[in-house]
Amino acid sequence: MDIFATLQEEKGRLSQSENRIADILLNDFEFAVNASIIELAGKADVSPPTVTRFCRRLGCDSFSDFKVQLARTAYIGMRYLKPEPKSRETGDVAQDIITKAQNALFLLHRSLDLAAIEQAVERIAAAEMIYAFGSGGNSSMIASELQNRLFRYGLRVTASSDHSMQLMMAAAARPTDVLIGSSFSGRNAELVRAFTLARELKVPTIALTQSNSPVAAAATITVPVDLPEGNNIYRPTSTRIAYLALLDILSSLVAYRVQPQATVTLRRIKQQLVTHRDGDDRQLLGD
Amino acid sequence: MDIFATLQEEKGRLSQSENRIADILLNDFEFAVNASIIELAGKADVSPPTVTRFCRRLGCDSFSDFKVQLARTAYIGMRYLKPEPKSRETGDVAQDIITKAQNALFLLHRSLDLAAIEQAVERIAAAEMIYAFGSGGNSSMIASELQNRLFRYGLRVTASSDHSMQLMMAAAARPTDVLIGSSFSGRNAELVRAFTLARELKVPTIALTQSNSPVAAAATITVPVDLPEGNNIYRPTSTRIAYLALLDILSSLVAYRVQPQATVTLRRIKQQLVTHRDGDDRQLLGD
DNA sequence: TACCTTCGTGCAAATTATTTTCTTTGATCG
DNA sequence: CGATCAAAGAAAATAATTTGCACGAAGGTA
Repeated sequence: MDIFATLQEEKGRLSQSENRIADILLNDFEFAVNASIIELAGKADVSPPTVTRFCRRLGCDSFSDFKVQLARTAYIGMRYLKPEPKSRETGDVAQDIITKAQNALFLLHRSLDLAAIEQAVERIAAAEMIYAFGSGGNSSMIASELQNRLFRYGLRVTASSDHSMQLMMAAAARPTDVLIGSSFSGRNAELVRAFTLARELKVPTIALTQSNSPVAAAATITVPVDLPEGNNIYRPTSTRIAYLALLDILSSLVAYRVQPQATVTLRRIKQQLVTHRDGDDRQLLGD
Repeated sequence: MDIFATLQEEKGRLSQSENRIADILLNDFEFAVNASIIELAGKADVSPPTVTRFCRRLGCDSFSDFKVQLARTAYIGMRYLKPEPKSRETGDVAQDIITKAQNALFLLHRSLDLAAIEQAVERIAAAEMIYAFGSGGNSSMIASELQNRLFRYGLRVTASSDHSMQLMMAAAARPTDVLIGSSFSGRNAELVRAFTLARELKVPTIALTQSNSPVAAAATITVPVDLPEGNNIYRPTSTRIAYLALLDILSSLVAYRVQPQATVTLRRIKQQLVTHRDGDDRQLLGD
């Protein structure tokens, strides 16, 4: 549990003075991590004891404990407040991208809907056949990644980024199968159509998408991914990274669920690689 | 610049007492972030002033500044020292994956070879045709991602995960083209073959791979990615995420390099999407 | 060898920061 | 209109941190 999440929760119950402290944290955060309790109190126009009480309220043992927590969270969490990178120098661009990616992971983690994930995992692990759908570059990568992950555990899975195929596959699917669709925007009309068809046929569907979107509305289970998008059009979206991490989470959990089967299949795949390549078994499963 | 990097650099020049402090940071780091200067001094068997001097030496203003820096870096950087996750509970698995991913990004950032990246960007931006190669699930994703990114900037690019095709394409390539190959393991023999052929034909090659590997040796320019791999076979590798971030860095820099062209192409693609879909132009470029 | 310099170190004092305790203020409610 | 209570500050107490100074060891120089 991080400080900012707690702050969010407590927000309503804070007093005037405490709110002023909270504002400083949120707005002039760099100042806050470096300030002493006296400086912070001064800036917020409150007395030091009030700051101590504020820290305790947020679940910290002391002011210094609070500062440590703050510094930890903030390294990742607050960076997205920063404007665009300073320059187009290689180092700056690199730093910007890494920071944004870390931040996307941070936000994903904070907003994960564990219950939805569990439901999704349940379905996937139990499915007789898995169809992974996604189109348009980003989501099609997610779909094929799903295939790439799940087949290793001995599951039957196919991926498609072709709308017509998706519709036909949805029509061919059975209630014991599952259909997983990814849409970053949540407004992929063709995916909605496939999901709607699946619903008519009682085929369960799982959406990896923005909540409150048409795609989410059409799915049986929605695993929501709500992240702010950057606005630099040259910049590939860091959201992809969050989706990929979500995929990792889903597939790891599925793997645990189907473990005996997975172990056998993985071993067999590894064997293939080792015998057909240079015999070094430290090799990854799939280059 | 983070504390641990500085520590690494100064390591040799530290005195006995200072070394004892450094050891505690490295070994019992959780203690160190939470301890007061007195506790830390006590544990290291030195006097508090020595700790203050140690902090100054590492470039911090004061002990509290030092603690903030420490907390910041460590949140990400030290996590990989932790053993496997506590359980298979959804929340723990999620946290473990997110942490590992963040950590992979952190390590990538720290070890980035900016000069190599610049060379690679130069080549890619100037190439008449770009061939992206990678096989085996992970690297084939990287190859198609490269295509997915670069075509948007109006560059001519094709991706292949098929070894025979890769060889044929390498044979067809010209010295004004460039060939980019990804291999997580660095030991993809077929990729080495394609690179070797390219070298004979004077076609420049860029490897995204482990340094000191056969693939790296065969390439004109190597952008090294050296990350430790986890050993949980069920767990998809977080290295993929680092590769993806590296791709983002490369392609952003390429975009800046070919900017006028890129702007036109991106606009055209966006137009397509908007007119053919629901007219909402906040949509991403590619779902 | 004796002397000097430099560096690392700890001690104690001085300074500064933080927490605790006590008190005031002002709001709410019977 | 008092009683009660929460919020917040003042002052005091405590704790943490830094500074100044002195000592001693290591190494260099006459």
